[in-house]
Amino acid sequence: MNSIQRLRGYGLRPTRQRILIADILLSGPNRHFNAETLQNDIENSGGHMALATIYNCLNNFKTVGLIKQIETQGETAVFDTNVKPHHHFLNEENGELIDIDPAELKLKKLPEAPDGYEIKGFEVILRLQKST
Amino acid sequence: MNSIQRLRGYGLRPTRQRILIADILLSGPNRHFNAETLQNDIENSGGHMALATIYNCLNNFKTVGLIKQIETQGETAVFDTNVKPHHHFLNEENGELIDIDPAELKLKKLPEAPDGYEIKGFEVILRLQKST
DNA sequence: CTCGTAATGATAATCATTATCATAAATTAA
DNA sequence: TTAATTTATGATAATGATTATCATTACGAG
Repeated sequence: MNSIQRLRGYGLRPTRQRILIADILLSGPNRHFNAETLQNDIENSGGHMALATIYNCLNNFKTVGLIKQIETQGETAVFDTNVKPHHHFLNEENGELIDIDPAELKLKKLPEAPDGYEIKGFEVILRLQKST
Repeated sequence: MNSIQRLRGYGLRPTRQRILIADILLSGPNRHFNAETLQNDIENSGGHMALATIYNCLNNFKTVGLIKQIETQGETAVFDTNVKPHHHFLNEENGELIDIDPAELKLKKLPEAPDGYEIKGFEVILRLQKST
């Protein structure tokens, strides 16, 4: 399925910019990225896009579920093309994220959500430091 | 133990400002807060403190382990006076955090850290939405 | 008490993200 | 296809949380 069909399937107009971003993000293996690294990728592929447009596209993609945003306390928003439930190692030295194989981490028990709420999703972040 | 002794025990000079913040944060029950809500608390108790000083103090407290910072993707840094390992519900409507009783959530299995690294800590965030 | 060092705080700087809004592009209707 | 309508783009400004600057003040070892 090409990017145009894919965007349409998610209810997004296949504009030139969205197609380019989809081509870059969703063709290869899963990746972590932010608005700036994506802009670099666009420039390196000979293209150009305003940061505002990149943020617009990423937020659109996030809203429809093409990508997801990862919980971090860093200074920049990190996105992930892997929208399947999975978890991350966070290397606190450089902010790098590493996927954790879902088979490697299991929750024994989930708590009950408070009344009137339900659990929409969850994410585990394991913080790493250099071993001594 | 009063705040002055407590600060000294963590290697922090007990300045007037740090004592005030420690009195507010560490006397009552555990709480979630950010720089702005803390500044409000200070004003409401008749005091005053520059935001820069509040950030300095919070970062100092965090470095020595008096408080910890919580992973979120919201726009403001959220701190927690509860430094024991525990997890949170995140109400995405308003950013509110709710502690999860550690007994309510257990991990069955932790993955191996990559070579040269060790797991420093981990945190689970369960995102809530209003149930339908 | 005095001196050296660290902390404070008013303010400016930073920087990621969002808002603005005129222009351009995509879609729909005719 | 063309016209009309809606939505997206993007250059730029605005926002807002956090950090940097640095002169002044406070702490504490001796």
